[in-house]
Amino acid sequence: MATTASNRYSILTSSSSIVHAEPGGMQQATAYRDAHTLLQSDYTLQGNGHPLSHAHQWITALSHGEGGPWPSSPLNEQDIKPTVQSGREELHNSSNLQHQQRPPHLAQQPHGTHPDSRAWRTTTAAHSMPSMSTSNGQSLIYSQSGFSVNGVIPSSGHHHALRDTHDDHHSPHLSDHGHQQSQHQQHQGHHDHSDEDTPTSDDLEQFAKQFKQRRIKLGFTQADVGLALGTLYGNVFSQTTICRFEALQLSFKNMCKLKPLLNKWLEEADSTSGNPTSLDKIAAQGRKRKKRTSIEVSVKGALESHFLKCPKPPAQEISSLADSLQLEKEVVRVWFCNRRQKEKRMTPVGGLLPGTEDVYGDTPPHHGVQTPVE
DNA sequence: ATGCATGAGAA
DNA sequence: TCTCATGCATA
Repeated sequence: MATTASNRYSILTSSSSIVHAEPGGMQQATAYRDAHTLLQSDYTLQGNGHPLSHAHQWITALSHGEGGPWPSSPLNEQDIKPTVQSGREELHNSSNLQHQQRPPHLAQQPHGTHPDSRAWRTTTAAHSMPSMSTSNGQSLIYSQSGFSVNGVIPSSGHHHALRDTHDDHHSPHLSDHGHQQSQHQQHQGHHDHSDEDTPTSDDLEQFAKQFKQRRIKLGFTQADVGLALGTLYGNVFSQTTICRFEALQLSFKNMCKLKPLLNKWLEEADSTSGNPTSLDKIAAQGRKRKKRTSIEVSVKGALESHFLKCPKPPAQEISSLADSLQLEKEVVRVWFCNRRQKEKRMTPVGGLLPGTEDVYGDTPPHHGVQTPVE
């Protein structure tokens, strides 16, 4: 049974005073959920120690509805295409609220074209490709046609092999360019640049590996790094994120975003290796989050089966499924969301049944590149 | 290291 | 509602 699932989030943390209780360490306390907001601009590493008092999740939730204090996070960078560099980003900026100044290499894309994270192994070729502009004037040159694990991409001939085959994916305009350009473009032979242009999957892989090694050598934990990022650049990340970065369990896009930050940290840590880097600890304030529901293996199996048949079950199906499994609908819904997300990651999802991979039109990127890290 | 969860933004 | 980035809590 689910554990304390029914336990609704009890928000009892009415005391916001505890916040600044930390002795001189309040700067890092800032970026909690705020990191989200600043994330976009963070690439620029403005380094300003935005004095936002750690706005917590719940707090954020309360305010985001009516246009709170924060400028709705301009999540434009979501479309950092590893490929596109040609000018074509101005046609959509209308939707951007106030994107500051992001590095040119992080060219953004019209939201219509799902950036997608599966550009994994396929990035490089993109650069070489002439900006193919469609009649719209929007050149959608992204090469996410698939994570060519071995350099082979399944979606070259078809339209879009990336997203699901349901309904929300492919943009109509780009579905007819019938040819993706990035099929077998392993890498032009460069994979050592630090943070110049858009890294390739190989670059990221390399970097992640190297990063981890150095990190360990320097004696830092993943948590330390995440914290340090906050101290140094104002963007705190959790141990989880650092871990996932090292394990390449983030989307390509996400990896690209984090890489510069981590790279910077590496340099910092490296140069200052020897001095006591004040790594303050920001204690997690009492945020009441729903108790993690523990789904039994048998139930998981059932969910798994359904997922294979239908990775995106309609609400009604989720309801009935939840009912039959004796789970809250929300739990089931989230489970599917997370499951889908996992499939999009580069690393294999683990319990993948053989022969039942891309039933949903998604190609599981399981190529065993992942290093068995320690 | 990973499972379940939250929330902003896009469809 | 979904996706996507991210993280608390836990195995």
